[in-house]
Amino acid sequence: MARPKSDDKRNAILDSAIAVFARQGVWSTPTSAISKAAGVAEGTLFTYFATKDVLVNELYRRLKLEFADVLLAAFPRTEDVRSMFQHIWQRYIAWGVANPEKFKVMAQLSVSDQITAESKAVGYAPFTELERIASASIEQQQIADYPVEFIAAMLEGLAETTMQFVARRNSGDTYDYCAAGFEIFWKGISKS
Amino acid sequence: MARPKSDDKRNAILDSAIAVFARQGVWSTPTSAISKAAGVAEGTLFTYFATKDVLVNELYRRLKLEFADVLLAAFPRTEDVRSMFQHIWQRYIAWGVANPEKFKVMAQLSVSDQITAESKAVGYAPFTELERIASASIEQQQIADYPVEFIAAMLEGLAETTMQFVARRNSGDTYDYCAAGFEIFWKGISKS
Amino acid sequence: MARPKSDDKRNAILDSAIAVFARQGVWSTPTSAISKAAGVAEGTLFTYFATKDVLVNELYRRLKLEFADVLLAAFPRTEDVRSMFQHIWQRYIAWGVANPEKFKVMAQLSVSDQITAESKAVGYAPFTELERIASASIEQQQIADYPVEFIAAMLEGLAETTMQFVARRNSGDTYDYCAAGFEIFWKGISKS
Amino acid sequence: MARPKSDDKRNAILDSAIAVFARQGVWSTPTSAISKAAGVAEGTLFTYFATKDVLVNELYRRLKLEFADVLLAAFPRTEDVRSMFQHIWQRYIAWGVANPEKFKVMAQLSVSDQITAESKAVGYAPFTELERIASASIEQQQIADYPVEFIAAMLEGLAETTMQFVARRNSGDTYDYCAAGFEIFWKGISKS
DNA sequence: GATGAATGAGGATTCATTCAT
DNA sequence: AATGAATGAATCCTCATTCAT
Repeated sequence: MARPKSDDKRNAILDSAIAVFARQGVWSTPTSAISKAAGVAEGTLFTYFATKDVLVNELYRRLKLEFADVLLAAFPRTEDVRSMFQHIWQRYIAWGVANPEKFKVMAQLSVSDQITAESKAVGYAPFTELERIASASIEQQQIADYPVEFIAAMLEGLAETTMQFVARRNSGDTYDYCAAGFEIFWKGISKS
Repeated sequence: MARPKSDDKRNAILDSAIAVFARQGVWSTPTSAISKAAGVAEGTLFTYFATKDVLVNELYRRLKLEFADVLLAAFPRTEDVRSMFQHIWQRYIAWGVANPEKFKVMAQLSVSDQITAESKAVGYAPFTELERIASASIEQQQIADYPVEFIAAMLEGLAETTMQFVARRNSGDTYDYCAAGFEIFWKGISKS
Repeated sequence: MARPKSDDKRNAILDSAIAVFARQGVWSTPTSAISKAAGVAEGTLFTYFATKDVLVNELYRRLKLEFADVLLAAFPRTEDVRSMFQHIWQRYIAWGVANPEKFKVMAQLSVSDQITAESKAVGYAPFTELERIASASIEQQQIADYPVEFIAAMLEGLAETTMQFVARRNSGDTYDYCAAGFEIFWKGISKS
Repeated sequence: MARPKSDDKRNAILDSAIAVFARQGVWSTPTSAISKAAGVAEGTLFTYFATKDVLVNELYRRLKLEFADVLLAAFPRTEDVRSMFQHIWQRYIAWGVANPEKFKVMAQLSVSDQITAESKAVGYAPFTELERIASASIEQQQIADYPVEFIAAMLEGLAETTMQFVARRNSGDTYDYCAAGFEIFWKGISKS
C-alpha cells in the first residue's frame, strides 16, 4: 500500500474544525475553511471523512470522549460519595474553562440535528460508566433517592452553568463560583 | 393606502419558521421552506424580514419574550420566596413540555453566532425584572447568600434539564421529575 | 374620469431616472430607486410607463429631442455655412458641459440593446432636419464633397470628444478646447 | 499537483463573454449564459473570475490591450508623421470592422460604471505609449500646435465614427469612408 | 494518497410587474 | 389614479463532493 492515511492529518483536520467552528459557528463554516486551516487540500478532507456529516459526528464523539476521559481520570473510587462528585465537578469546570472553544462547539453540536442517535449513544457511554460507579457507591450512602441519570443530568446542567460564570468572570470578580456551585449541588442532592 | 403589512402574515412566517426549524434544524432549512410553510411567496418573507439573520433574531426575541411572559404571569409577589420560585419552576417545565418545538428552536438559537448581542440583551430584559423581584424579596429571607444572577442561572440550568426528563418520559415512567427537580433546587438554595 | 395622469409626475419620474441612472448606471438601478427618487410609489411608475424598457426608450427619445432642440434653437439659416456649423458646435459643447448627467445617461443608452430601432429613428429625426438644412446650404458652397450624414457623424464624434475635454478640464487648464476642436473640424471639412 | 487552471478555459470564458455580451448586451446576460457558451459549469466561471465584475473588468482590459497591440504592431517609427497617423487610422478601422462584437462590447464597457479606475488606467497605458511616440516625432514637424492627448482623442472619436460607417455600409455603397475619414482628420490636424 | 479544479444543485436575495385596497 | 405589499422567476454566488492529474 502507498502512503497510509496519516493520523496527524486526521487530527489536524479535527483540531482545525474545532477552532474554525468556534469562531464562525458550525453551520456557517464550509469544509474548505477547515481544510485550509488544517493545511491540507480541500479534497484531502474527504479521504479522511466521507462527508461533512461524518466529520461533524466524529468530532462530537471525540469531544465527548475526551471530556469523559478528563472527568474519569484518577477517579477516586475508594473515597466517599461527596469526594467522587466533587472530583467530577471540579474537572468539569476546569476543562470547560481551559477549553472554551471545544466547549462552545460541543454545545452547538449537542442541539444539532446532524448528530446521529448512535453518536449520542457513543458519546454518552463513558458517562453511563460513571453512572454505574456512582450508582454502586450511592446505594448504601447518604444520597437522596433520585434516579441516577437524573442526578447525573442535574450535575451536568449545574456544572455547565457554573462553568459559564467562571469563564465569563472578569478581572474584578473574584467570587468562587466553582465552590458555590458545588455547594448548591451537594445540598440539593444529599440526604437532608 | 395600499394593502397594509399584515401582522397575520408576519406571525404566520414566524410560526412556520418555528415548526420547520424544529424539524430540520435552524441552519439547514432554506428560507423557501419557511415561506412555503407559511403559505406566502418566497419574496414576501423578505418584505417582512430583510434577511434571514433578521428573521432569526426576531424569532429569538419573540420566543424569549413569550417565555418570560409565561413565567411572570400571575407572579405571586406577595407570597413567600419558596412559592415564588416554585411558581417559576412549574411554569418553566409546563411551557417547555407544552411547546417542545419552541423549546428546541430556542436552544439552537441560544448557542448560535447569528444572534446579536442586542437580541440577547432584549431577550434577557424580562428576566432581570424577575431577578429584581426575587432579589428584593430575598434579602431579609431564608435564601443562602449567592449572587442573584447565579441563582437564576442555576434555576434555569436545572429546570431545563428537568424539563427534558419530563418531556422524554415514556408511558411506563410515572416518576414526578418536576417535583423532584424543584426539591433539589430548593434544598440547594435555601438556608441550611 | 377620475384624476388624470399628471405630467408633473411623469416628468418627475423621467428626471429622477436621469439623476439616479447617472449615479449608479442604467442597468444596475432598479425601478424602485427611480420611483423613490421621484417621490412616487413603486406601482405608480408603471401607470406612466408600462415597462422599464418603455421608460428607458422614452427617456432616450426625450434626451435626444431636448438636445436637438438646443442645437436647432436660433439656428442661423441665413448666415454662411461656417456660422451654421459653429452654432451647432458651440451649443453641443455648452449643453454637454451644463448637463453632465444627461450626457452620461445618453451615452449609456446609445450603446444599449434595449433601445429600439424606432426610438433611434425618432431620436435622430431632428438631426436629419439639421442635415437637410445643412445639405441645402452646402451645395453651392465651400464644403468638400463628403456624404452629409458622414459629415454630421464626424461633427458628433469630434464634438463629443471635445466636450469631454472641456468638462474634465481642471482649474489650472485654461486651454480653449472648444475653439480648438472646431478649428480642427472646420479645417477637415472645408474646401482646401 | 491537481488539474492546473487552464488558460484555454479562461480564454473560452472570456471569448464566450464577448460573443454573448454582443448579442444580448453586457448587463442583461447572466453569468450562466457565459458559462454555458463556454462549455463549462456555472461554478467553474467563478474559479477563474471571483465575481461578474471581475470578469467584466478583465474583459475590458483584454480588449483594450489587444486593440492597442494591433495599433502598435509594425508601427512605422521612422517614417513621416502622416504615415504614422495613417498607420494607426487604418488599423483602427480594420480591427473594428473585423471584430464588430469586440468593438460593441468595448463600447458598452467603456461607458459602464462597473469598470474601475484602475482598469481604465491599465487599458489606457499603451495609448500613452502611442502618444509619446507621436508626440516626440511631432515636435519639429508639420502638425498644428494642439495638446497631444487632444489630438489622440480626436483621432479616436473620428476613427470610431468612420468605422461604424464602414461596418454599416451595405452592398450598394462603395464609398471609401476609411480614406475620406483620414483625409478629414489629416486636414484638420496638419499645419495649414 | 494528495491536490485543487470542476461540477451543479441549492440558497439567499433582488426586482419588474401585478393587484388588492 | 395612487399606493405599496405580493409575487416568483431570475440571478449571482456558495459549497459539498467528485475526479483528473
